[in-house]
Amino acid sequence: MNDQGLAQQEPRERLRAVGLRVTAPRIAVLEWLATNPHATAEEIAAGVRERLDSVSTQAIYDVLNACTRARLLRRIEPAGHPARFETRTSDNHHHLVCRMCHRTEDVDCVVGLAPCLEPSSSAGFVLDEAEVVFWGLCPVCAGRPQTESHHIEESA
Amino acid sequence: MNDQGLAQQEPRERLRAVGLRVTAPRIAVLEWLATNPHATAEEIAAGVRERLDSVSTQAIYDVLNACTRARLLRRIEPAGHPARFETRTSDNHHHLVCRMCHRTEDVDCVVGLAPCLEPSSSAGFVLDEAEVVFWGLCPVCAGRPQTESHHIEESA
DNA sequence: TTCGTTATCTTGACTCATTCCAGAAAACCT
DNA sequence: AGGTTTTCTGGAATGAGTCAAGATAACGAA
Repeated sequence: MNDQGLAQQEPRERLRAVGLRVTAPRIAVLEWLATNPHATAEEIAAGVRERLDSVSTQAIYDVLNACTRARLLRRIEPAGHPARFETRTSDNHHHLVCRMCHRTEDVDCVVGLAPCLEPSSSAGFVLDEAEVVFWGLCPVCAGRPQTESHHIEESA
Repeated sequence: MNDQGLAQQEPRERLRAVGLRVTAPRIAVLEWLATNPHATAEEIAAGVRERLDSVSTQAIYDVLNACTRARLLRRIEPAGHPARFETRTSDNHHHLVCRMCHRTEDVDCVVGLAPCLEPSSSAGFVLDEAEVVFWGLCPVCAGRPQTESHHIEESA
C-alpha cells in the first residue's frame, strides 16, 4: 500500500493550506471524491465508510460544508435532486445533467465562457459566479423507452 | 371588477390549450404569478389564499406541478433554496439570484444565448435546455454589512 | 511529551420543502 | 342531468440537510 502515499499526502496538504485541521474523515472524503466526482453526500458517506469503519452522517456534511466554504470542493445542486460535490477545479466549468438518472458530466464551455459571465443587464447585482447546467438525457437513458415516473413532456 | 375580465380570461384559455381542466386554484395561481414572478410555493399559497378563501397546500403543489409539466410555468430551483415559479416560459432567459436574500431577477442572455446552448462536448447527451444562474448580491444586500448567517467567503 | 485550547465528531432530535395516500368534490363529455 | 376522470382535501410520511450538547481529537505552546 505504498503507492497510496502520494494520493494520501495531497488532501492533507490542501487542508493545511486553507487552515482546516487534518482529520481522517476529511482525508477520506477528499480522496474518495478525487476518483468519484459528482457524488452525493450519501454516496460519499458510503464510499468513505468502506475505508473508515465508522463516520457519522453529520461528519460527512460537516466535512463537505467546511471544504466547500474553504473552496476545496465545489457543490453543484441540480434542481430537485440532492447536492453533488466535486474536487474543486479552479476553472469555471459547467455540467451536463441527465434528467432521468441524474448522471452528471463536466463540460468546458469553450465558446460561451466569457459571454456567459456577462449577462446583458445585471440589474445592479454584484455577481461572483455564473452557473450553467445543460439538461437532457445521457446516452444510456436517451436510448431507453421512458418510464412512467420520468416521462419528459415533449409537447411544444 | 369588470376590468379583471381579460386577465381572468387569459389563464383560462391557456389551461384549455394544454388540456388541463379549468379550476379556481389554477386560475388563481396563474393570475397571481403573472404579477408576482419568481415566487415560492409558500408565497404563492399565501397570495392565492387572499382571493380564494381556502386552498390546500397540496393543491398548490399539484397546480404548480401540472402547469410546469404542461409548460405553462417554469420552475427555477436556486441551489439550497425552495423552488420558484414564473410565467415566462417561451423565451430562454436566465436568472440573477442574490445569495443573501434570494431575490431573483430575469436577464436576457443576449450575447451568450447561442453559445450557451452548445457546450463544447456533449458527451453523447441529448440536451434540451441550458439553465444559467448568475450568483451574487442584489443591490440592497451588496451595500449592507454581512450577517453571520450569510457571510460570503472571500478567501481566494 | 504533555497540556490546554479549540475545532471537529457523535448522537439524536428536528426543520423544511415536497410528496404520497385515500377519499370527497368538482370539471367536462355526451 | 349522469358518468368518468381529474383535481382537491387532510393528514401522514419522506428525504435532505441542519441544530444542539457533549465527547473526542488535532495542534500549538510549554
